[in-house]
Formats: sequence, structure tokens, C-alpha cells
Amino acid sequence: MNIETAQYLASYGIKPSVQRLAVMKYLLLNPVHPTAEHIYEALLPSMPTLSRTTVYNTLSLLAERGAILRLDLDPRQAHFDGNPAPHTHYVCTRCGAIFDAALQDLPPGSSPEGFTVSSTEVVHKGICKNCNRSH
Amino acid sequence: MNIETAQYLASYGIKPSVQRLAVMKYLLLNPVHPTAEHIYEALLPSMPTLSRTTVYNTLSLLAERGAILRLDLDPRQAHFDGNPAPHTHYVCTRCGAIFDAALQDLPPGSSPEGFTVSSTEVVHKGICKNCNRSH
DNA sequence: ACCTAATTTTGTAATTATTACAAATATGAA
DNA sequence: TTCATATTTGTAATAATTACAAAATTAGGT
Repeated sequence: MNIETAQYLASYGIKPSVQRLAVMKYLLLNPVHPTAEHIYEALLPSMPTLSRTTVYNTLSLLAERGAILRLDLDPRQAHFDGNPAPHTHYVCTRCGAIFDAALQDLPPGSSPEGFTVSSTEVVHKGICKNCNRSH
Repeated sequence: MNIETAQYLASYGIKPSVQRLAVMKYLLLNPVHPTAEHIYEALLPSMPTLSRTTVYNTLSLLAERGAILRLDLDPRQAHFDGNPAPHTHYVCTRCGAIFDAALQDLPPGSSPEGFTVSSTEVVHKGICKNCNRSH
């Protein structure tokens, strides 16, 4: 598993380290779009010397190289997604739950002239099943 | 103009005040997706007693009632859009410029079961014409 | 116009996510 | 091992936003 993760990182030109592997592995195994703080707290028990700064640095590096996505789903803090393939997100504005869905092919948009698109994010906000039920 | 703006606010169930009219008018006249700080600094010269808190409160109220949009385009701070109709945004990751475009009809997405969508945001990130030119 | 109640604004202080930075540690090549 | 480089750590700074209470404004009833 570590070897696989190391290969995955290598495919994005990222040198492995204990911390980088842990963060990447956490994102792959927990597809809940966690925040930096969430990841830090989850890893701390098994890596007591881990620093918050390392988590932030690592997430920035991973996102920069395209191994993960940094999602602006929430004005308060960034969420991260171990699946770098573009896809659609459904965000419950009541409980904060985040659901994935396949990204439908968007109709060709009329981008501003000369604009080169590098990534596309589609976010649907609303109320999830659970929150709908408990009116 | 103030009367029109007041009517506009009223149509969203918002009582007018000097500050609310100023913020709303600023957003309508300056469709550049400003931040709260940007609006505060722009209005300050003509309203020296204006408080930052009022700008934040007003923007929250306007967004809550649907008179404006709060956009999560940028992890650092929220941007606001005086046009509450859903539309697509193109964000230049080099210079920060934001362009509008009509929202293409999205193909019917497979929302998670029981999820009620209330708003949809489509953001394309990339490099704008100007930044492309100055390689 | 006046009084009172309710709403809105103001200013300061707190909160919170994130970044800057320098020292400490770990890694890899020679 | 030794030296140079890359990475991690911890603390302090930054910056957007919110909490909150006091001051000011507004609206309705007399």
C-alpha cells in the first residue's frame, strides 16, 4: 500500500516522505473531502510529531502537482479531494455533507476570448436527504 | 436610482437604509465581483462613518435573501455578485480577474437521492488573455 | 412633535484558517 | 562518514470574518 502510494506520488513528480505518504493515503482512503485540520487531527494519534504546517505544505504541494484537488466549497476553509479527476459536488448547506457525482460533459461554454481553461468545478448547493427528512 | 434600488431591495423583502442602498448600488454599478473589503474601501470616502461590520452584515443579509450571490471563487475571501441569476465564472489564476458567461444548460445531473438543489455554481479556472500574452 | 420600542449601525475584541520564517531534522550523494 | 539539499517542525504573524454590546437611527402610536 505504501509502495503503491509512493508510485502514485512519483507519477506526479512528488518525492515520498512519511508525512506525504500519510496525507495522500488518508485522502485516498477517506473520500469525504476533509479539511486540512481534519486530516491533521486524524493523523496525529499515529504520528505525534506531525505539524499542522506540514499538512498544509503537503496539501499545497499535492494540489499544485495535480495529485489532489483543492475545493472551494465553503468560504470558511478549503476542502481536499483525493480524486483529481474532475467531477461534480453536491454540498448540503445544512449539515455540510458533500457528495460526489460524475461530471456530465458540459456544453461547450463561451469562454472569454483568449482564456485558457485549466480546470472546471461544478458545485450544487442544497439540502440532503437526511436534512430534508428532519424538515 | 436610489428609489429603484430601494424597490429592488424591497422585492427581496429587505428594508432600505443608507448603508444597504450604498452596498447594493455599488454591486449593481460595479460588476467586478468585489470582496467585502473592496466594497468597504470604495464606499468609505463618501461615507466616512461606515463600518466594516456593516458591510459584512449587509452582504450576508443580501445574499441570504437572494438579492446577490456570495461566490466561493477563491479560498482566501468571498466575492460578491450583484447579479443573482445563476451564471458561469471564469477566474484567472494568475491575475485574479473574473469574467462572467451565460450558464449553459447543464445536462441533467444525477443528484444523490433525496437531495434538493437550490443553487449551482460553475467555475472555470485558467489563464486570461492578458496573462497568456505576457507569457 | 414626542415617546417608546424595535431595528440598524458602529467599533472593538475574539476567532479561525492559513502563511511566513527560521531552526531542527532527515535524506542522499560522494 | 560528511556535506549539501530537502523536508519537517513550531512559533509567530496575517487576514478574513464573526461576536457582541453600546450608540444611533427609524417607525408607529399618542
